[in-house]
Amino acid sequence: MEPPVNCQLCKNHPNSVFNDLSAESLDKISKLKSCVSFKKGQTILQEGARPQGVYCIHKGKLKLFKLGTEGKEQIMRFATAGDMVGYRSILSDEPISASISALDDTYCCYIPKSSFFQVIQDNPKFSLNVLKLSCQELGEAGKMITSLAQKNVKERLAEIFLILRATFGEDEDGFVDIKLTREEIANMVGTATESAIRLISGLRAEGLIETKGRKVKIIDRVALRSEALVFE
Amino acid sequence: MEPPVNCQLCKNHPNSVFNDLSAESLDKISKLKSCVSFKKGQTILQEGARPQGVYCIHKGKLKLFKLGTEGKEQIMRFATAGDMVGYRSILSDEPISASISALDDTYCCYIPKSSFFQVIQDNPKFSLNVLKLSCQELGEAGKMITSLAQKNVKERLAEIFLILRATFGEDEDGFVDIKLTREEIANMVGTATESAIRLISGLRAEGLIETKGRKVKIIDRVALRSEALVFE
DNA sequence: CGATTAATTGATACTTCTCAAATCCTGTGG
DNA sequence: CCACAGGATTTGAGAAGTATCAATTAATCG
Repeated sequence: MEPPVNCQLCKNHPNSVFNDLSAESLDKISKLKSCVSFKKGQTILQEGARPQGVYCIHKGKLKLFKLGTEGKEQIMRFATAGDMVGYRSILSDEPISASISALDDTYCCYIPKSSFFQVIQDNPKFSLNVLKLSCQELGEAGKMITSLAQKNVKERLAEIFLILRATFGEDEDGFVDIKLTREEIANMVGTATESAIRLISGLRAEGLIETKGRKVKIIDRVALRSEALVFE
Repeated sequence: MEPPVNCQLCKNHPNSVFNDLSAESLDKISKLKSCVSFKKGQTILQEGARPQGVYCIHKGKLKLFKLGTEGKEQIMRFATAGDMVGYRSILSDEPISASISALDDTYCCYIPKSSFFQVIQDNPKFSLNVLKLSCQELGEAGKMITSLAQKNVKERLAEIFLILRATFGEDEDGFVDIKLTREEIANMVGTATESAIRLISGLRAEGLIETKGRKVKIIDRVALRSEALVFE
């Protein structure tokens, strides 16, 4: 499923940060962008690199992670169809703060830096949208910081399952529509793989979730929210 | 030390995000802004509120924190002269994600939301600066997440002292120019107050830092960086 | 269908938290 | 300026939470 040549025809368009662009600007982007595809597991960018453009995901899923002590991954967030990655580095003029790799076979549109800046300058509304996006992500990061600092591993694990469901939705069988290894789950939660496994078993035993290989189904959302100390 | 009536005369101007504004826009802001002062310890905004403008600090220090489980504070960051707070909420159109209180007697300029948006729209360069600022903060937040997830308490504590020195500088005696209670330090590091105290004693015993009441002096910066696992 | 990687479980060690008690310090009122 | 009350800091002991290492079983991919 290659992305269309023109961004106006893109099915992700309504959900993306590009949705307020004028037809004219979209045409401009369409002409300047290129398409790139990544195989499952492939690295798109390495932490510390200087990306020369932003990627807009057309199909597939990416994970963004930092390498911490002893090469352990800390997964910062995921990105899926319609999401844009790489913009933080470009706009702050800093090296990229997280590595990006593909969880699935993924197609992206690649918009070179110069075109991206041009569109920002020509479209105050788009500029404001990007600003809004980065501020929202800043809010999410803040929540993550508080969780890591104050919740225990089981609470964070429960929280992550809720976040995953909100991010990726459910498949036809009611499972959260993402496959992650236990290690990746641990790397989101910020714990050891074995600890994550034990606590997943715990949540399963309590009937809050069900698992089938690398798929997770949320059985008792209310109890899971309570376990995660989510009150909103 | 009240802020000047006109922003062009503000001593913080060169370091602030406003530094690229045209004289004309600065005049406009100067006319629309108002001055507010806060006593030490006073709360400026509460988490969940909807600020109606942004604050630019003229003098003093603020702390931004979220309340986690059982009312425990998680300090997200500090802000000092020249820094702007409240913009994240306004730009993302979300409730404010952290409470803000004054660590010192503080003077701020208050720029109403509408004026702030107007200046953003009139000044692409300023808009880009704000964008850059939020992306930089996003990078900082990412580092904090990795630290919390992967470093132990002693490593994070060492890191915090380095961050404090970089943020607040040193006074005439070489102490980091900020007074924080042990509890506040613990609330930055994400640990119990008693744990922070024990580890501070440890760093002191190892000769990496010196303390005098609520002031801290960094004695062996290199060793402290190594303790904090900071490599850059 | 192997070979390799992932998941699970157990045992143990280490880190961190909590509670309690003692001492110290700071800001305030006289 | 000094004494004092109340909060802050410090230390100890024990409990709880997590990590680590090792061994086994299960799942996945070519």
